[in-house]
Amino acid sequence: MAASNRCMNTSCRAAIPHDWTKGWPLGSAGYAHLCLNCGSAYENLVFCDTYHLEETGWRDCSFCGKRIHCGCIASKSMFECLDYGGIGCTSCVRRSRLGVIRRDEISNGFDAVTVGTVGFLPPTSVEDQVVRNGINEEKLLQLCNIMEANEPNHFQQSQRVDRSASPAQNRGENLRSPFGEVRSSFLNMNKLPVKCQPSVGSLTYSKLDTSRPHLDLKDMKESLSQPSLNITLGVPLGTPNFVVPFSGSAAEEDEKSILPFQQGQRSRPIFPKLIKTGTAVNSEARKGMAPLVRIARPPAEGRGKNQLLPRYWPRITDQELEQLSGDLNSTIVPLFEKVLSASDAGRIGRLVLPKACAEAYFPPISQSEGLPVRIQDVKGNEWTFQFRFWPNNNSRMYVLEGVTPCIQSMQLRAGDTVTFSRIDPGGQLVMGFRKATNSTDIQDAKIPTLSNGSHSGDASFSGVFQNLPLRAEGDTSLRKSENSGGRTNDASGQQPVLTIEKKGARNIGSKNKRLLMHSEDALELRLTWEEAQDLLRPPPSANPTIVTIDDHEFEEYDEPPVFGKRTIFTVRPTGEQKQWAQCDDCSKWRRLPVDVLLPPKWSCPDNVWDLSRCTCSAPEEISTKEQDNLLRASKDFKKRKIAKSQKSIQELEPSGLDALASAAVLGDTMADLQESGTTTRHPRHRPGCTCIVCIQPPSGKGKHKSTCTCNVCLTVKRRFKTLMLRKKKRQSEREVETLLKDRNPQFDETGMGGTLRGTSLQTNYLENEGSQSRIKDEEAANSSGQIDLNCHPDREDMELEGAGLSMMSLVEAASQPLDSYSKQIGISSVTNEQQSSQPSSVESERRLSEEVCHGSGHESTSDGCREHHRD
DNA sequence: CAAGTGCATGGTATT
DNA sequence: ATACCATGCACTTGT
Repeated sequence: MAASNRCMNTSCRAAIPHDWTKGWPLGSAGYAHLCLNCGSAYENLVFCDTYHLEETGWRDCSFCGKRIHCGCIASKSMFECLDYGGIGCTSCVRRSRLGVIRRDEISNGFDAVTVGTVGFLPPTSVEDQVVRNGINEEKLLQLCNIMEANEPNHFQQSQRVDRSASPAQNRGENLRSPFGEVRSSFLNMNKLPVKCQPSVGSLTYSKLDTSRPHLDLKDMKESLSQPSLNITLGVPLGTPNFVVPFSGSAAEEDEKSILPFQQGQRSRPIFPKLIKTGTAVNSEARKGMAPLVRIARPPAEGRGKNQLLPRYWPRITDQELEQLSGDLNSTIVPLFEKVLSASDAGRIGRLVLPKACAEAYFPPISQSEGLPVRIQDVKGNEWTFQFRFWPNNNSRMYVLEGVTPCIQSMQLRAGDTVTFSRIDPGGQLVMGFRKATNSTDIQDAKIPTLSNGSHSGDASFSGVFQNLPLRAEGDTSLRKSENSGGRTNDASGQQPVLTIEKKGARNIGSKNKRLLMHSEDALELRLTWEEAQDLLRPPPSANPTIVTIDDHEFEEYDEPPVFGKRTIFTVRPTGEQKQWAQCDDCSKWRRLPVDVLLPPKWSCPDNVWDLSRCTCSAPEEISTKEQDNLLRASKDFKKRKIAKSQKSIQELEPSGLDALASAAVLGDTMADLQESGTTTRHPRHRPGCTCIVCIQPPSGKGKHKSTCTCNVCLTVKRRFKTLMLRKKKRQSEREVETLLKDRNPQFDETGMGGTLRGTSLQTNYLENEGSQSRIKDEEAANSSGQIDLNCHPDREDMELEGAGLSMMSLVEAASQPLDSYSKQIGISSVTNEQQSSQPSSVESERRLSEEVCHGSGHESTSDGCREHHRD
């Protein structure tokens, strides 16, 4: 197993050499994911996150003194479980438990080697201490009593008991063991400590059952290699415990004739959290408490070869439980859940099922066509989906087809979660759902993830940014919203209360890292970014330094730009432009000169352009209706802008929406798409911009000297060097080519030569293709006296650093014919009449490209050229 | 032309 | 390195 994970405890970060799927062979402890360094148990952390326990922190392990950090220490769910007083880290606790196992099993004739597969940690004296502890013996007996009362002989019976038990009985059981429902959930596994009940955390040990047949080595290994037994995950004090016997799947019902222990052998020792719907009765007792979210390891049954990934572990609230089953005597077995992807929730009507889940909980299918499966929803509707698979990479990809009506009926969208449960007895599959909440984790929150579902439009950019949580919200809210999500969309048909927050941050799921963004969202986002660009203003205390480079003046500011107040521009039919701004205080619209840039805060008294309206008491110039028109006009303007941009994008980069979105998120400006023209005004850069203007130190007034080493000058020099060296390189290549041609006239006409040449030229072209446009741009910019400052100085060929050419000499050289320059810098071999007569390097580029195109018969090259020339 | 279907591909998580 | 799975895309079928 690779140590691929690190402890999430920031103070620890130790490698956790475990398998996240299978975890440690910690059947007893149930903490599949332990950091042996700090004792953090991640299954519990998940649980704690869900319960949002208020206290987290550090304690010292009573056994080893190691510092323990766990989010659920407040609940003492992990460590105050042995009544020893104090806290024990999971490592020690686990060791102590394993010690019991070892002892028990050895005493029962189990092969010590078998036990050794579990006891990966050597027993310590602590173990003996634990084993000798009378409390354990007592609890052992207690457990045994409970077990025997409910499942006198074997597991199968326990199942029946559980299923047939009246709610009252169940409650009684729960009451009898309020802090530690102990149930032998698996044949022979009752030899293991089966539960660490979080509320009080009493560790209880089962009594040895010598009357039962022993498992063979293989079975035992398999059993013990499973990470989780029936651990009740975080049931707070006073809440009913889950009853967790084994529950066979519908398919396995047929196997009841099999001896119980055989079934046990076949079973996998992760057990379903059979949840008596009777627990709903007890929900009264929780009035006033936040609803429970139960995270249960799903039943590992059926044909599933793989353990479910934690992200598919079902979380279920009591309300959902109540929803799922109206029959108090039935038992809900949460199987798994899945966050809907865009394609799941889309119109295709295919819901991709996690492979492990499909194989574990759905009927076996051998044909790709699969089988129809009937699944009930929370409203009681029964849906029939086609459960099938596609071959995929020597594997299978399972899908439920025809889910669209169901998804629509539940008003589900990408990011929402569907849960699959089973009602026992009967094995009826039930499909529940949970609407996405705004309590995305911080990772999600960092990215304005928009759903691209049908509702994408409602996730407006502003919504996203205004409402994105800047930090992860408390899990209390998570719990509440999750619950409310479940409730507001329940069978009552209540419309979900869509808060802005809800729109703003959809939980797309941890697996889905792709930026789901509808094209319009992307445009909206980009345009909004551009708008933001438009709002950038010089810093308030701006006193720009004017820097002149190549006859162009640049304003330099010491401070980064700030966002100015948003204004609206209107254009009258006469062509007259107006700018309107809204007063921060009275919200009245005031007309401003078109070229005015407002500071972030602006109110009527700042209206120096219209003294008759420089107070908030002054009436507005326009009526309410006109205001509406104003806003509408602004919207129209924006729409046109979007349309225009869309067109531009289609022309420029047909499939670049993702890049566009990314660029928008990252803040890349697309100067060529910007509505406003290019400008040399420096403040049109975002804060933190690392462009050459923004990073340069404030320099003196006036022109830069030729010896100036400021970033601007250095970059200009560097670019010039790059340009010249590229020319040199190209010319050398042409020279070689000419030489070859001269030596072998049929070179470009016959097989090998032609191929070679074609390849060479193609390579040459391709090599230069990317740079050509850039060079062209640069050259064009140079020729028109403009310098592109929006690039990072490091982007250019750094190997040219230190070439020792002065800027002035480069500028001079640039104005010379190329061959003169070449001679000057020592390129003596470049003697091409075309080159010498080239009026400009742009022309040189073009000719070179043409030559390449015509010289090579390669299709793609020609195409490339055509495209290039079209550009 | 739209919708449906089946497979392929590539990103990401897990081993 | 591998498996999973979200989604793209080509092809087929339906309207």
